[in-house]
Amino acid sequence: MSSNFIPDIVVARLPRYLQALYQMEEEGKHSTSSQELGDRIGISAAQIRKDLSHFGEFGKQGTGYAIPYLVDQLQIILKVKQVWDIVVVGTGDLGHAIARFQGFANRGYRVAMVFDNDPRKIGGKVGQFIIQDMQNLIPMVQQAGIKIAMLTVPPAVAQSVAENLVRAQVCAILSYAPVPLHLPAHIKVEYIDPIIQLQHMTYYIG
Amino acid sequence: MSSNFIPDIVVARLPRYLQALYQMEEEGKHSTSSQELGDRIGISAAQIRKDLSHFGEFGKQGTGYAIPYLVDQLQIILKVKQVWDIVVVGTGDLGHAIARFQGFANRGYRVAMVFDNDPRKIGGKVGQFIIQDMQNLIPMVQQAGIKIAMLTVPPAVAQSVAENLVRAQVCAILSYAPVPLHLPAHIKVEYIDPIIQLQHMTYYIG
DNA sequence: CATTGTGAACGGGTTCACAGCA
DNA sequence: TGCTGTGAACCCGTTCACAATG
Repeated sequence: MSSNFIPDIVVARLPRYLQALYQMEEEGKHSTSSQELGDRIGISAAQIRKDLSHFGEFGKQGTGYAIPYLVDQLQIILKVKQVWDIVVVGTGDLGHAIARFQGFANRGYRVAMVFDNDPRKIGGKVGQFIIQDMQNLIPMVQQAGIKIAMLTVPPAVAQSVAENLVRAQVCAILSYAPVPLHLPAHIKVEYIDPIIQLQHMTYYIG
Repeated sequence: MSSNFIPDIVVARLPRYLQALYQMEEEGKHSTSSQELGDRIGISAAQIRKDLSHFGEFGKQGTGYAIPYLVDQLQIILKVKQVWDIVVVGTGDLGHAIARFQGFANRGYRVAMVFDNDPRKIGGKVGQFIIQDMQNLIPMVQQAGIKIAMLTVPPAVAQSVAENLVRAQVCAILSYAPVPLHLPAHIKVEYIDPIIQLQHMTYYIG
């Protein structure tokens, strides 16, 4: 039963389901059950069935889920049957790693442009990309219609760069800068910060 | 009022509070309120007060919180007044970026060792570290008493490398490999996977 | 008077348990 | 028989609202 509003926390779990299903496909499996899938990612079977039920009925009683079909449906739900262009801003070590990362292929994304503001870097290459001047970010990103950005600039400039991305019509930002961004409510922002996660874990050590 | 069990989700927010407080310190601020702190990170003031109340009474009515004191208390709670050694396993682009990352300083962590299994890399340097042979991982990590690992190896070997880390007495693993790890319950595992987060965001785009 | 700490009320996500179906 | 989809029960985290206090 697909209803109107779906809790964000449910949406957040779908990519994990998809990730585990990709893994099963690579292992040559053709079907699975909520139980098996749940064991793999440490989530209860009931949780998975309930989550999926928000979007439709994808399984068969007694049989479970056909993996290719469920993968397909999740790809549609998450809008990753298309390929999204990504702009990477900041070409430090992390920006390099992202620009050269091979794992976006077949997952719905591809890096399309890379920017930096360092004159010594602009015009140089990172992976297959020529580093563009950040001064041209707004027109170039807007022109290209890029909707997703990954941010690997120093924390001191993260907010202002993010604001420029918003001006360029980007609507989702994945930020590696360890500062909270303040942007219009319709912009989706997520953070990757290893220190936050390490501190979370060390609470439990010792 | 500090009680025995504290919800994991509360613990997970503490590093974000600490992060925002560091930022305030850099701005020269000496005190703050639950309201101001909450505005900064997008959390309600009541939530912050309730979270902190699990661990003690750190504020003053009418005044708010003294930033240096609250920082100090959070550092104690999260056990980051000490410096934790980290072992990095895998020296691809991402391993490089982590090994050279300057942001661990003053946050409670420091990279102490770097491993890879590629003979062409072993003995070479990444940042200031000599790349060690993964065959020696268990004795060396155990000998050094390292409790925290960051994992940047290919997904196909992530599970077996993680098991070796557990054998080496590591008890917290921050994995960048896009596969769920199956380890003993007492091991803390967290994941960083940009694809998961991108897919979460693209659900809402369009 | 601003702001904390907190019991109580609330709300929503998770689990339960079972009907239904292959 | 095995497993899904789902309403209902449950549980737990969040918000509310206010007494307490510098």
